[in-house]
Amino acid sequence: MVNKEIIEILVDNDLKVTPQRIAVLEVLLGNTDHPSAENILQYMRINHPNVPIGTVYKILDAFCKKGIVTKVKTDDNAIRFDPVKEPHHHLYCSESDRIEDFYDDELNLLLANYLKKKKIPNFTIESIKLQLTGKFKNNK
Amino acid sequence: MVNKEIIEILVDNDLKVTPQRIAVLEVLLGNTDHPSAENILQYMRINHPNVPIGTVYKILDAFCKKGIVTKVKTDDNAIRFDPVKEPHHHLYCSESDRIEDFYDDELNLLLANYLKKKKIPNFTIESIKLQLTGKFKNNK
DNA sequence: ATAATTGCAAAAGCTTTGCATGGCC
DNA sequence: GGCCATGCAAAGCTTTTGCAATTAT
Repeated sequence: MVNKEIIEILVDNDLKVTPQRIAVLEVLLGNTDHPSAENILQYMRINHPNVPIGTVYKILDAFCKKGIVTKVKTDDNAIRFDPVKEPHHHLYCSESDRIEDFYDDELNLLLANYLKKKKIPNFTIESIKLQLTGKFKNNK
Repeated sequence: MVNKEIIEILVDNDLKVTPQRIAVLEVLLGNTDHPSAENILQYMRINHPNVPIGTVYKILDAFCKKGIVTKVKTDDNAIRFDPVKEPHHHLYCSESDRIEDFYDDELNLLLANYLKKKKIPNFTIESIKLQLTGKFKNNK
């Protein structure tokens, strides 16, 4: 039984509903670990073996263009993906490639107000994201 | 005439002083555009043709380990480098790969105070950096 | 029907690695 | 002289691309 919500997202974005796209979206919406394309493929294999990695990249590219997912900025060579949700920030582990979401509405407000008041010359802000690097205590 | 300061940085970090390392450091300290390894090579070619890209990568790796430079987080597949300086943030162009530094001590203080007061569960912060994405008005 | 998506495979980046040579201390 | 860095070339990984076959609308 396929999630109605997932199909709705695809339809709303003028994307044809294919099993491969549903599978990729399921993985993205069901995980908060900011998977790489390869990670997504591994998650998918349970129900969808035989999907080529090239297809996953094409699907992710289509999702990015529609704004369904965004690329997470990292300093290593594998691109990581994040389904777009409410505004949030990222906690980066300094010892591994772990990335967690961090929600804080008070902080969002604080930053938005500060940056509205104190404009940056020659730059129009579209997105404000905090990159907090450090150590997690629970090594999940 | 070689910059004394550059040699000092190498010596202070227990790195042998070689022409290649001097050249890479010169590029990094002389540019604020967060170059990729390939960019660095291009800048170097003026005075140092024939340095292989592999050597540049090895040098950058050594500099990272010593903390002389840091990798800049991006969402494309080329790693970019930044010589470590005072705490600062990054302005990312949403239409190109341009990245500029953004200094704001008042903002640093605001963030540090807020995050000191409002601790994040299971996470110890080592670095606070803003990723501001948007549009530059001057297309340098 | 037809336009878009998938599958496959090749190619194109970017980065890393191994080993012999050469250079710094 | 000993050890480390460089140069060169190959290999590794991630991502992109082209095209024919397939599928959704």
